[in-house]
Amino acid sequence: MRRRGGVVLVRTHMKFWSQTFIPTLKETPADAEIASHQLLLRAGLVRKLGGGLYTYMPAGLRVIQKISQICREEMEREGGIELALPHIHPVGNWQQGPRWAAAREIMYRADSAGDGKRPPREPEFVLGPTHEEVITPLVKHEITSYRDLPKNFYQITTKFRNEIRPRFGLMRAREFIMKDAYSFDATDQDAMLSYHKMAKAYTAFFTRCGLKTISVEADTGVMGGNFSHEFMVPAPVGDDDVVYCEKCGYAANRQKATSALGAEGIPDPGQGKIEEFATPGVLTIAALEAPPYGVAADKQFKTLVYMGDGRPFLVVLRGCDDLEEAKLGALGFQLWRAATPEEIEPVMGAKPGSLGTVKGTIKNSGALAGIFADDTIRLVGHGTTGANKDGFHLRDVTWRDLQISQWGDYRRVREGEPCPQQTIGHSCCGQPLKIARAIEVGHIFKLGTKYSEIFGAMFTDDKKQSHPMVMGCYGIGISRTMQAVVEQSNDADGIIWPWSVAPWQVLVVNLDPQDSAASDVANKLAAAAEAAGADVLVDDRPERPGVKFKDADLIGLPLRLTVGGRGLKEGVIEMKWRAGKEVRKVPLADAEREITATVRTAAAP
RNA sequence: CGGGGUGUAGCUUAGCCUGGUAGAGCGCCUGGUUUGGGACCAGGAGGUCGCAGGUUCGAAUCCUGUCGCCCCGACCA
Repeated sequence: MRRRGGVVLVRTHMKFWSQTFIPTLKETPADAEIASHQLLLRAGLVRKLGGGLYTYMPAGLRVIQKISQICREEMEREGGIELALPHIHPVGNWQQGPRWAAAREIMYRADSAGDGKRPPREPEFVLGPTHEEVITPLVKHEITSYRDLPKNFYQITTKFRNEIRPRFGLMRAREFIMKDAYSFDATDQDAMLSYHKMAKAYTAFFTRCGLKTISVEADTGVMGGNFSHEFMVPAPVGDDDVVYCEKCGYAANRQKATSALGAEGIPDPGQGKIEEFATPGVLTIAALEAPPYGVAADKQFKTLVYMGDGRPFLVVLRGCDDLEEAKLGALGFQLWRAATPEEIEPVMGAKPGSLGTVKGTIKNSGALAGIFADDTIRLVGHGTTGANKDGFHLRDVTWRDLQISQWGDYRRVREGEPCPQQTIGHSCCGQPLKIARAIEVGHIFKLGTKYSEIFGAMFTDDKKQSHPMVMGCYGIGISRTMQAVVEQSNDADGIIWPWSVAPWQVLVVNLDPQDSAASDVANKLAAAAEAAGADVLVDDRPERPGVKFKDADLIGLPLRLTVGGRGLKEGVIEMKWRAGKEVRKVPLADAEREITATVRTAAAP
């Protein structure tokens, strides 16, 4: 019994409010700050156990199940094959994989809690934060021939991540529900096809959930891989920044975004005269901007010291720019972090505040793993930088005077910079870029052969040659999607569920549940709505009308039917959309037919 | 992990500065009156003031430590 628009979980039976459990709250819980988090709690959809740990209450679980089912349908449509991988992983799988060092910190150990006497050892088991390290060995054993490719396996399961900072309810949780999929292809071309199929499935999925998303170029992060796109829901409470161009459609995650700033046509400044001058107590860009020095931030070379896999390296930016740390991922280090003053001084010869990379001034440049200069420092021309001598700077320095091992893009893009998009006939689009906050609800990666090579997931082609499979991986935050829908669809009174993911689609408010005539009408209308294909909740609680209407608005079911003594005297019931204002009186005689037609129309895609 | 906040009844909170019997609203229980947008009256139950030390005749209040939670940042679906 498939239905269009919505999905079928199990054969539906109308639910009576008094016989399920929807604990609504009149007041806003103190530890929820954003609208969606407050509404999830107030509407009785979730309850908190601890930071980033939530119970899905009966109504919330129904939403999760509906979103999951829509996801399942769209995955199957694009060839996905559902399975379920273990949550507990032998740590060896991760140690063998490419990102144990970087990922272990966010992973929960899952071995015995111990006898309390011995100190903790290395874990034997970990809880799965994602599953590349498990699916790839599985496929290695099970698939060996090109005849069995391509394959795309997916699952919808709980993931465990020791988030540095859980926040906003389900938005970033320690335990959350995710759909993850892994594609295996014989060729790069086929892998691109798999990638595009997933992009298509994602677009269809989010559209069906009633979410407006945009897809943006993204950083591949700890995942590695060739390239990736994120699916973002624009929202002020999101914790990602999307950089986009209104003219050409360029859109990228801030970690990945670039601009055309300093891209071309900058004259060679030649070498500077380089004069040392005293700057006692000047430790910041701002202090050097101030009188008596008056050096504008964009005329300063800023030198940052980082540690990459235990060795120091330098990044050179304009004084006015910020480093985009994620871009350091391109440098090839497994782990990197800002260096401490104690680590800096022996290498540079000075404390932070007087650092620079002018040739010959670095005390121990042999210790450095590299000096990485951002392309835009060419814009400085003749500028100022630290002398690697506490309390001294150098002026009239150009990039030609600096020691540099590699150029690249390391800076954070700012709003208003020119769009970098390449278009035919023009070197770049050039329109001012905009930046907006967004919630990341999905992410697709083309992984390449990184995992298949490490785990030996090989196949034999039709010429008896052995090759690593080309992989892709694809995630959707199911529980996060639920909250994103609420965040995007609510008003002062409560949630406004889209038809497709509403826990129930029709709410029959029986204002006089003690009255058998009213109850008969209410139950008949509910049965009609259900027969037409809706999930129906009947509010049969012995509450005052005000309470029932307030709760109805709060839990936000799309269509409300009201049955009460006042209407019945006139011979009418009332029909109202949660999203609208109009209350329509429907004569009793027409009610069942009207409801059937209305539900069928709403359920159509 | 760095910065900022906060912890008093199931929920929202007052009291803390200036130490002296812990208060309110919502919710809950009993009875009554109400009955189309979070009713009203009367009565009632419910708190070792996050925890542990300390100062003091006396600590929710002052001090120290610790834990939880919330927000900003780096990271993620």
